Amino acid sequence: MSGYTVGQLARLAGVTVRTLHHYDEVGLLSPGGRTRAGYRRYDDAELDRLQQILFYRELGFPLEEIAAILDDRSVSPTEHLRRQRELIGDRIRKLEDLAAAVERAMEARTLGIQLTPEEKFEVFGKDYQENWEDEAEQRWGDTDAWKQSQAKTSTYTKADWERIKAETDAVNDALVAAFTAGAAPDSPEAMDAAEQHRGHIGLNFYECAPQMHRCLGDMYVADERFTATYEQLAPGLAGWLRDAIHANADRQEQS
Amino acid sequence: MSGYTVGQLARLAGVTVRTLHHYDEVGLLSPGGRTRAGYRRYDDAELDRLQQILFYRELGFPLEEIAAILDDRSVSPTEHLRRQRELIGDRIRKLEDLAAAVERAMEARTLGIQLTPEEKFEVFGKDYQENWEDEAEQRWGDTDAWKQSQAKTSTYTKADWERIKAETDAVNDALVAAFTAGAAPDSPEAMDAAEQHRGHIGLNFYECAPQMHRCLGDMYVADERFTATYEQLAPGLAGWLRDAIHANADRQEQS
DNA sequence: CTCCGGCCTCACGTCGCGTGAGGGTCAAGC
DNA sequence: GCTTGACCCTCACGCGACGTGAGGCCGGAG
Repeated sequence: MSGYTVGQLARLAGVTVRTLHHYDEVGLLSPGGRTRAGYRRYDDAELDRLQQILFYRELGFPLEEIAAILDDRSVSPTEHLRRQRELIGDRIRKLEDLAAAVERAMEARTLGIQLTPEEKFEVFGKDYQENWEDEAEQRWGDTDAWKQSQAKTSTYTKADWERIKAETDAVNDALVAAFTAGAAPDSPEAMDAAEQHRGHIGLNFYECAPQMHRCLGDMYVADERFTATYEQLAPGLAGWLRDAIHANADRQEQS
Repeated sequence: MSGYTVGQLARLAGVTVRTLHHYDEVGLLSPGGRTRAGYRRYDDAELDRLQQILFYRELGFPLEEIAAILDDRSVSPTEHLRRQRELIGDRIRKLEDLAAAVERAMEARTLGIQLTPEEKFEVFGKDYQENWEDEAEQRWGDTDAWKQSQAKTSTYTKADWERIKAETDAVNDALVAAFTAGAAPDSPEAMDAAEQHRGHIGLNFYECAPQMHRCLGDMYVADERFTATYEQLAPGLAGWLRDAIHANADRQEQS
């Protein structure tokens, strides 16, 4: 029968032996039994329980409360999982608010605006999940403002469009050719194709220094929408292109 | 000249008086001065510092480390904000991993599948906050943005992508809302939405300075593959977004 | 039979405060 | 001028969730 010693379980779960001892002491997680020598023996049930414990701990619950939650027999395991998901969602939402506050702070900083003391701290004030409903109302309330659409046309004409499309296709063809030929991302052909790509952008859209080109390359693998377009041309192309762009950027900067 | 007593500052920041006393004791946040009677007097500088402290504390940093971080004069306030955003992103990512693990557990449960012990705990293994100094050095020591992005995106999981997709949707919703409401590209709403878009990229992919953002905006109208995604959301959105991005970039640089 | 790694039980230390105890301060109202 | 009540001060001990040894007992490999 599978059983674990403290050390084994600790390693598995990424906690210390002392932590397991502590959980035993406070009755949060007692071993299923002991060997004659007094060694703690944990088995699968305890392993599962420990997993649950760590979930709730990660979410900041005190051990005593965790014990209460887990020992509540009226809550099914599935229900636990649902709860955990919700709690994680709450926590993420709070962090996103924090991120938004940081964003505001940056904005205020670059604009030289002074935030009021209240504004500076309001994000810390919201305790856990108090006003979910108010927030939702506020968020959806704005929806009323969705009224009419009025399109502003792009500054590009259809002719420009056609030309750019043709050029883009040509550049992409070159990329695909080099890629499918098995050229390494740091091979001359790959770097040349990347440079062509850079030139295409610089010619048609905006100045694209190697450094900026790198960012673009990263975005091709990082932003799924863009990744998709390249992966459609050839599976693996997005990552390869990024590497090629980087190699080329390095080369360009060597001078 | 505005000054706060402990109680006032405590109420503002949503912490207890004792906490402020403690921060004074350990030298993390000392009042600007004292009254004759020995009352602590805090002013705006301390208020700002407290805000920073709470940010880092929220992210789980020990007080001593927070002091070290904040007292590092080689880090500009703007840099702090960037770091904080990074850290929040990390934290969110970790929680998403947790959520994914919960998801897997639910799935396994309904399917009656047994997960291996390793699978059960692997999500707890990554000590996201492990070693600030080393990581910070690795992450920010090299100013090249691409290394960040590479390190960041290579660790993305499916859950991350789901989150990013959700975030992207939210950002796009905001854009569509402003656009269909008839807001001009250089209206505050449009620029705010554009800034949100920029923040989204910065949080998830790589640092996206206004100049870089301009490039992206141009590409949205210039490259049909990317244009399509926006035109699908609302006809005319791509061009409008480009203009909004430019207007916002101009605004951001005005300082 | 002896190592060496792992296990055991105390038991004290740490971090970030909470929670009084005992006492001074200050603006308001009687 | 005096009281009242809210607020401030400084100790100082307590607590949760472990960390960190100290000192000693298994158990399998050589």
